[in-house]
Amino acid sequence: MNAPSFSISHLKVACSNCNLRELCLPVGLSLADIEKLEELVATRKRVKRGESLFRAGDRFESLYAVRLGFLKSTVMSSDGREQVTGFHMAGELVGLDGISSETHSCDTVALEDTEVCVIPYERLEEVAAAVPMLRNHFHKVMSREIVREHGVMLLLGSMHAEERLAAFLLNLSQRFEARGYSRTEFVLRMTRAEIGSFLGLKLETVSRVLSRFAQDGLIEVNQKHVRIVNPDGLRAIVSGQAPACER
Amino acid sequence: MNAPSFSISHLKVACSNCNLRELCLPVGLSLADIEKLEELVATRKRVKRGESLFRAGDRFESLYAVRLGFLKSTVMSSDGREQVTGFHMAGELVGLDGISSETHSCDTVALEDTEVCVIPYERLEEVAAAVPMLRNHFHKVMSREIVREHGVMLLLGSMHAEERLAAFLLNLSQRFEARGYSRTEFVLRMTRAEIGSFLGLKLETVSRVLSRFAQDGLIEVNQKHVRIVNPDGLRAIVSGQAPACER
DNA sequence: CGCTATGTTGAATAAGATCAAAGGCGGTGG
DNA sequence: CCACCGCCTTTGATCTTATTCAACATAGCG
Repeated sequence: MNAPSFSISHLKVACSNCNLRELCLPVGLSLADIEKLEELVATRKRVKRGESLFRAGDRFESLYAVRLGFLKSTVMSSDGREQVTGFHMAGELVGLDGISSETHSCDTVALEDTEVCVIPYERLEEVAAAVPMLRNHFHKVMSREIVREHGVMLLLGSMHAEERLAAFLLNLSQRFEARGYSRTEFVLRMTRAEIGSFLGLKLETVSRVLSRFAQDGLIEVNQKHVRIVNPDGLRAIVSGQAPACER
Repeated sequence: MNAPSFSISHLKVACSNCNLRELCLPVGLSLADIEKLEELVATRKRVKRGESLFRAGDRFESLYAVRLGFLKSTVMSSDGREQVTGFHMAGELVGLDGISSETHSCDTVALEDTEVCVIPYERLEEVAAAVPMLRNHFHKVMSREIVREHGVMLLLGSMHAEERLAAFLLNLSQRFEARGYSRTEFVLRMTRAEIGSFLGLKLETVSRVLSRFAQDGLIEVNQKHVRIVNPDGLRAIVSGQAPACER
């Protein structure tokens, strides 16, 4: 449905022609600098649905830029509890967790057939040293990830189930829109359990809240297909202006 | 109590003499490289208890390395809910959130009188480009922050109140130990409400759980003073081996 | 076409929140 | 130096929300 029309016209990696260059690492780079980046990003990798791009404990060697597809990252506690820490879509950079200890600390798994550009980290460090804009942008990407996680902490630490779900749907909506897809209609690539894990809720709660949203005319849900009918209503819920007791 | 004996013998910043150099940015640098870092870190700044180092919306100009003291960072949602995103102690780098948008996205406030080294970011970028070890270490610091936040997400998303508190106490213990203080006895610089905000709990719950831990002989609490009596007991709680129903 | 995954819904339960009251500590100013 | 005030903390009683347990529905896959 929302998958972009698949047409890689050349096998060689070419950031300069990539339709994600405005979202991905090349942002703000000159053509000359993009060429240096292209030398770096030599290979692509396909990950089938259900397979993992890397696992916790794997040696860290590369970052990955999502070209196509959808992934989740999860961390596992010593006693086996799993927490989804994020969902990743085209143009996003994954693997940043591995830099700190040279070992990945989370699992990253494709939720649909996915293709990533492989960015060998050692070479990225070298190129970043020589290309100020790239260095700067790379730092911004890492910082943005920190800020994003602050937002998730706010959500997990101080929001109710309905607020979390509403925020989640609006966030997806906005990210789809930024990629040229519909912001009102999209397919959830993840299961209710995965949404629940990410939001700190049980899958039954996710299902119930989605049903309630649908009943209140905020969204339409049909399995994984979601249509946002009343985005302002969702926004009102996120900002606490419509607590459950008022409806 | 646990404050280090205060003796700054020279006013000039000198990473090479700083007792935090094994925790802070200079980690792994040669003496020559540390000197380059010292040129960069020209000034210090004092922040009195209750004052803020920076606020959300402030223009981002510098990172700060905590030399002495204790701070918290908080994010605020549009409707005024506040979430503590972290507590910072000596040797830790704060302000990383500002890089992404050149504007700080959280407030960082001193919980006791604090002194930080000011690291002008533009100059850090230049020096990092020229000093591979520093660049590498800086990237690791950012990545470590991302990994830390994954841990907090796991805690907020999938742990019970007792598990959260136990994990929190053990984390503080370990950080104090790394700084040469006692790992079994320390002073909480933050209020119960701040602990609660960080852990996604209400202050009453924090208080109750601490009382229960004390009753079970895991810790001794006297206001802000905490003594860890049975760290293995706390670890057992964190790893879910001692759910409330079993005690 | 049947099976397993995933999703929905209901009823009972439990964990933590909320409301309320009282005690203690520290800082300030007389 | 002491008394007072405000903030922080503790503890109890009650209530709400989300979880748990369970049954059933549906869909996609082999």
